[in-house]
Amino acid sequence: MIHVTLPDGTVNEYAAGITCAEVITDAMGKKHGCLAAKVNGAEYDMSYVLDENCSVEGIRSDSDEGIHILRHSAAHLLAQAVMELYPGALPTIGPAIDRGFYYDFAMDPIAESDLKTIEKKMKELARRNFTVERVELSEEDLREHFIDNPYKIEIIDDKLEDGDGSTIYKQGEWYDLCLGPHVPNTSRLMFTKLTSVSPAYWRGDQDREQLVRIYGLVEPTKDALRETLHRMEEAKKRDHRKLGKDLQLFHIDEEVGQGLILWTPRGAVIRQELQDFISYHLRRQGYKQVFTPHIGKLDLYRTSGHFPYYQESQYPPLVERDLMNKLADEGCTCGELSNLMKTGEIEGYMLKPMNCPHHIKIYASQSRSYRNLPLRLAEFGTVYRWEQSGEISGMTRVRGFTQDDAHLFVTEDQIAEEVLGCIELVQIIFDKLGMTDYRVRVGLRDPDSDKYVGDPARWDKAEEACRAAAASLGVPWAEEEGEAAFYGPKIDFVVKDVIGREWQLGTVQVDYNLPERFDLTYMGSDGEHHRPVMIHRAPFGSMERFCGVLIEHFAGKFPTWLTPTQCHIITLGERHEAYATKVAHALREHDIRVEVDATDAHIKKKIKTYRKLQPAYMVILGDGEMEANTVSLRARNGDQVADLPLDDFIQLLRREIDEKTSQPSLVAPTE
RNA sequence: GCCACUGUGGCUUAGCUGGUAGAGCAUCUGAUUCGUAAUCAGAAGGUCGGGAGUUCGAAUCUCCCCAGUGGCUCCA
Repeated sequence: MIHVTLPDGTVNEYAAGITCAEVITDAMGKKHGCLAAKVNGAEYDMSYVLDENCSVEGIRSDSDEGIHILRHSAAHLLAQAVMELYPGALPTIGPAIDRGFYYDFAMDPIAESDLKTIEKKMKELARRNFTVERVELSEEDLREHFIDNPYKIEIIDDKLEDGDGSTIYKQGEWYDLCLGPHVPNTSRLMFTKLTSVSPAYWRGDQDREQLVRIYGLVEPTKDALRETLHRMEEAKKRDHRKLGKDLQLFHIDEEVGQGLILWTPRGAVIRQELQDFISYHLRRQGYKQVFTPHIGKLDLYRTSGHFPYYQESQYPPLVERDLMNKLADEGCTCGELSNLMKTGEIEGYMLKPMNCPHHIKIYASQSRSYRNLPLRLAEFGTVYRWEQSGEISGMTRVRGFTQDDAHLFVTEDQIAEEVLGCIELVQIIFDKLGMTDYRVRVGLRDPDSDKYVGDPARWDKAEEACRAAAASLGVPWAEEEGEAAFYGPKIDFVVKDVIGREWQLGTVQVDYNLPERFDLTYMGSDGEHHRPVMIHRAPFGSMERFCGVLIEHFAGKFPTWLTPTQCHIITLGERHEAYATKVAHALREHDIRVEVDATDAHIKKKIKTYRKLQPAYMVILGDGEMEANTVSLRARNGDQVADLPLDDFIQLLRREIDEKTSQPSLVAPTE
């Protein structure tokens, strides 16, 4: 007999050899809703046999662990289906991921339209309710089982110690190399949906085979699946690329170029408001505003180390006219020019890929003393990077963007305090915008790598400063080794977009490298020259990416202070035009952004038209308002307030804007 | 950069196996003056992402290029 401890603390006695499934059914009844079990805290299949005293806890399909197992099992089912439909395909790996699962196959590319067939096959296999069986095999047997699949053999070679066996999971005739655990049978996998297909490289290595990756979703119930799909649909509606068009915030033009944002008037308002907002806080924190040009000589980037290295991620240099002429006279080919660029043997200018070198030159333009430090130079600096064409997306990944950049030149003793100041700034901004759903990543050096420059003792100190700063934020943060820049540790603020992709926004980086390369110094109190440390920081990351994320965050419904049109005035008839003009004028006098439609179109039509642009308020003017010098308001959700005296309205609205209230709130919700 | 898919007037979109494009919204004109999510009528607007080819004839087939979407790689 063995003693099994259940989650509620009770201890039951069973005959040795009992399975997890039997224990859980005994404890929770037949409808236990569990897919697998935890035995002494470790995950096992339901069929796992208990021989000793232990604790057992069921893993329900609606728990995090349960969903993970469900997804992983669905990946197996997918592989089984693909193998039946495409006998020549080779399965490689298929893990559960955040939003579902995928499986990579070595096979000829398939089209999205083929997913339906595969999905149907999966349903059929699920319905046939195969038992999912765990089989332990010796290394020899394993190799025999996967003799036709070099990918599995490679995994065996890499992951298993010589002589060690492992397990396979079988369902019907099909089996896969896997540690498990899995669902007990395939009928648990009825509610799946294949979402997309795309290539992936074997082991994420660009130089290796390209595989076909199929993504899918799985949920424990039909309702849960429907809900998930619905949520995804809703999320799509908030996509900044769609809303950017609907709300007329920005435009990307083929003829201008890929990844180059044209900020239209309405989008420019948002950007400008954000810029003003951050500038205000910068001044309070003692930053000095600077402006620098968009290009710099190649020599500048030779010193910084960006040229000729990293050329492939920059726009090509602007070559000097003399050189061009000379090369043309000599009959130089483009290939030869390209070679010269590679070796760096040309003169010319480069579109700046970052602002630091320019700011460094401002630092170096005077002799500095410790009394001047920290020197904080801020600029909304536009930079250009040659991102790979396939990476470019909306406003979140572009080729030209404006960083809310600043560089702090500090003494070593000032690092901790200044890093803290930087992330406080990030937090002020995020708080004001109600962006609470972000994570903080402290990038530390990889102790096993030698790519990092600088003295290890200084690194320790800087890393500690970053850690302490992150800890003081009061939000979740995680250290990640190997995530540091080669020149210093950093703190990143990462948010997710509507489709779950993560984007790095704000960043604070400590840099020992550039001060060295540019031979920056300051005079210390000891009369000696010392090397300053630089802190790079950009609380938004870039205006483009930040606005993109912000559009999705607010689903286009911006707070009054940010929204492009704060009031859209609508008249009931032509005779109200003069009053509309008067109201618009009064509002503009108070620096409130107003649009007016005084045409004779029906009010229903006007409302329908302008609500798409999500003004904070629609201001409706008719006979009553005109006579009493009042306004009637319509909120975004359709709620209304009638006959608000114009002066009161202006005062209230002005206050709402000045206080940067999170959402328009002058219209009380109606019952 | 890689693979699949997509690309029709400002927006959304019809156009089956090839015979030189239909519609709705928006725009403009006229009528209507009507209190909160589509008033009526008319007009104008596209050669079908760009180029080349096949064909008597291509938005529809082929090739190349450009751009977008999804994902991979990348993001110093």
